[in-house]
Amino acid sequence: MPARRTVSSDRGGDLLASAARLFREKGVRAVSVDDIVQGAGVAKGTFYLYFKTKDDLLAKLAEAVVQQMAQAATDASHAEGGPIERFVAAVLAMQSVDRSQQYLVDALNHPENTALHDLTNVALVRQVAPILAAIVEQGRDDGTFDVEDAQATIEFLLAGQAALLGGGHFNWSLGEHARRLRATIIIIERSLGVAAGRLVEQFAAAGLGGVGAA
Amino acid sequence: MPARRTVSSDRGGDLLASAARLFREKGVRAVSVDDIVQGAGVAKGTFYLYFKTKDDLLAKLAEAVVQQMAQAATDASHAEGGPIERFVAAVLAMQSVDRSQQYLVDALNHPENTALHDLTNVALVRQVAPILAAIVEQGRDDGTFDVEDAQATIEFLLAGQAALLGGGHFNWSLGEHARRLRATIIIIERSLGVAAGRLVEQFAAAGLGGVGAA
DNA sequence: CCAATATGACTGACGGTCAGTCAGTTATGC
DNA sequence: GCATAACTGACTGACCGTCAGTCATATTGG
Repeated sequence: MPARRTVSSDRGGDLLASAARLFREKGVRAVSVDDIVQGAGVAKGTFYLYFKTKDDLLAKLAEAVVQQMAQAATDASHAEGGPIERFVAAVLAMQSVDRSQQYLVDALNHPENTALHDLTNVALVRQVAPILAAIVEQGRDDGTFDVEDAQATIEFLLAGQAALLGGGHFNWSLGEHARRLRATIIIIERSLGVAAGRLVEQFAAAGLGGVGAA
Repeated sequence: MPARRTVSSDRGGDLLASAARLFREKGVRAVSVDDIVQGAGVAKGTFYLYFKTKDDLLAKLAEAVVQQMAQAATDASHAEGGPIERFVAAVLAMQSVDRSQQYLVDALNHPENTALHDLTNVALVRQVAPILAAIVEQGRDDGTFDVEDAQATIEFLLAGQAALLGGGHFNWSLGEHARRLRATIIIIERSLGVAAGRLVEQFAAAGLGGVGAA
């Protein structure tokens, strides 16, 4: 048992990984700090060296997911193509983070993890909305988009999508989910003043799946 | 201390009222079941005669608020006037429940009461969306509204509004809130295919305040 | 080059709190 | 008076967060 950390040990990361795994399996409520530290192979006290409270770990977990999504969206927003193409690419890029970070996102979407899901949504709106809003504002000049307040509009769309389609709050059947997804894309189209059908096409071409991420 | 309830005693109601009051003052997490029963003047065991768990009480509280909102919206939806007027009236009626049930709604909007807020939003979407959707569908025939899937669209709008404007998740300043509110009304207009400016006018005339309720 | 000393990451037993239980008590209807 | 339902509150187990102590490593002085 080394007291000084051995080379390349990462207690904080170990704890986050352990927590994400357990949260996914049993839900936040059912997982104790004792469970998390046991899973990470460290003592209880160590947990409190890296996190102020259990809630603090939740916040850091949410932050980590959203950070990645924001990065992916930013990268995509600088890609080639017109405003619509870049907007769609940014949204799809956020989804791809979902897939590569399945641990975190599964934990996030566990039906019981309301608090974690909410934290993520708030962080998502705060961090990602400006990125998408920038694309929309660029496309406003050439008439691709027509919207008064791009930032606030994107915020609403992100929040609505996350609340209605994300998480396990409503457990839609496959058909019910598809119906809400289609309605969501149309709402996005109309809210941003995009030509009717343009976004539905783009998302359908990209293999749809889901519009937002969390 | 009567064992058999005296005439017109309502332990369940007493407990709900006590809980709502305390939740509003200190937040759900900081209020123990012991606090609630002390506030209601009953023993701990009595609590568990009326509620399965603390979470069960939360769910019943959310249900109570939404029930009232749904009733108010239904009444308003049968009022006189065109589809737009009745739609706006229904939304405003939900808000008036806010005011008359301030205890419950304040408890609901306490920044810490994430779980309670989410429960309410889900119940709100499930119960109120059909009512508003019915109004919209009636107004679709005469061209007042133009929307493909009224139910799913209303669901999105309710969910988005509740997530972005309700609760204390984002604490918007007054100015920030007003900006999101305006964006929200425009999104509703466009999503439902209402003539531009029509809803903004109506809500402004009614004294705006806030679009949704929770 | 080797003690002696300092450092701080790590430990885990412990205090306090709280949700939920249950054996027992009290009043009421019959 | 007795059966029954409403009610009581002490108790249990679990869990969060603390803190005094430990020990491998780093640093310093001889």
